[in-house]
Amino acid sequence: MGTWDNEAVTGAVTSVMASERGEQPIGAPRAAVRHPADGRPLVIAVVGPTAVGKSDLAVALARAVGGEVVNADSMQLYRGMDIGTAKLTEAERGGVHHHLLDIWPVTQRAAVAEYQRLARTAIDRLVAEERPVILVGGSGLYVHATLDDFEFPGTDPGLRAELEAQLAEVGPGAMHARLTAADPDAAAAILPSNGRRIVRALEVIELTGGRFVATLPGHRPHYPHTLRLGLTSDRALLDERISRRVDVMWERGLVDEVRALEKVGLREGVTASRALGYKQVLAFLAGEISELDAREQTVKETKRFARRQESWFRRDPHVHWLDQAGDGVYDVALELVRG
RNA sequence: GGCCAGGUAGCUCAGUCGGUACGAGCGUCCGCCUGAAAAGCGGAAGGUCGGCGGUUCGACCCCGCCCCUGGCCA
Repeated sequence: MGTWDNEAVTGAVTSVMASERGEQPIGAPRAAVRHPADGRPLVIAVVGPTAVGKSDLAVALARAVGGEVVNADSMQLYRGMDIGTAKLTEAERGGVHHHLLDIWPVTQRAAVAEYQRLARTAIDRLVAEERPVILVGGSGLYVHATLDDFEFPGTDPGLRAELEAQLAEVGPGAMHARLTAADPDAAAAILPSNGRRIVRALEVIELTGGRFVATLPGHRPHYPHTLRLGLTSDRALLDERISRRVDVMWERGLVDEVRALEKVGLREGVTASRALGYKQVLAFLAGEISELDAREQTVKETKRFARRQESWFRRDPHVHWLDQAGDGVYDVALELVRG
C-alpha cells in the first residue's frame, strides 16, 4: 500500500524518518536491532488486514533499522498487478530494497510451498548478511508457513487435475464420502461442502500413502529471533479506507491495467484472475456486470476479506498489536523493535 | 381529493386461504483453513409481521380508522 491513502499516518512516518535521517544511513545494519538472545539480526513481521498501513510501516521500519523488506502478499508476487494490489511504487519504497515482488507471471498458479521456499531463502540470506528483515503482507497462510514450523507434503499436478475433474463431476458430497473411507480423521475435520480441501486431502493421501493432517500446526517459530507486529484499526475506519482505496485504484487506471493483463493471460491464470478487483474488472470487461457493480463488489469483497485476515492473524499468539490510528504507531513499533 | 399497489430481520424481498414467523439473499458478528489462500468453507445473532381499535377461543394474515411510500386519475 502506498502513502497515497494514508494521510492519517503519513505524519508519523515522516517524523520517524526525519529522526533517523543523518544518524542512520539507509542500508546500514545497526546493533540495536539484534536479538538479545542470540545476537542475530531481527526478523520483523508486519501483518494485519488490507489497507491498515502495513507497507508504509514496513518501509519506515526498514529505513530506521537498515533492513530490507520481504513481501508476504500473495498477489503482489504477480508481475503487472500493481494498481489493484496497491503495490508500493519505486518512490514509495523510499530506497528500501523489496524482495519477492513481481516474480510470477499472472498465468502461474500460486503455491504456498513454493512461496515458503522463496521467502525462507530470502530471509536466510539477509540474516546471513547481518541485515534485519521486515516481512510484510496480509496473506496469513504465507506468513504462517514462513515464520513457523510448517511442512507441505508435496503435490502432483496430474493427480490434482484428475481429482478436480472428479469433484466437478460428482460434487463435494461424494468426494467427502471417499475421504471418509480413506482417512476418517481428515474427513471429520473437513466439512462435506468444502470441495477444495477435500480434493487436496485426497491428493496428499494418494501421494504419500499416509494421512492428511487437516488442522493447522501451532505457532512454533521457525526463526528464534522474530518480532511480529500486527496493525489493527477501528472497523468503520478501516472500511472507509478500503472504499477510498478502491476509488483511487479506479482513478489510477485499474481497468486499463486489467485490460493489459488480459492480453498476457490473466483470464486464464487460476490464482491471479481471482484476485480482488481483478476478478470484478474481468467480469466487467466480459460484459457480465456493469463497471459500477464491479467497483461496488470490489469494495464489498475487500471488506469481507479484511475480516478474514483479522480472524486469521488474531489466533497468532506472538503478534504484538498496534492500533493504526494510535499516536505515533511508528515510534511505538520502533520501540518494540529496539527492545 | 379519489383510485390502485405496498408497508414482514439493518437492506431487498418471500410467506401463512386465521392457530406459536420454516423464511431467503445481502449486511453484521464469530469460527475453520497444510501446495489457488485477495482462494475455499461453515456457524450465530437480529423481526411486538406500519399504528390504534374491532371480530374471534385465537389474528401478521378478516373488518374499520389512521400514518407512511410509490403510481394512476382529477
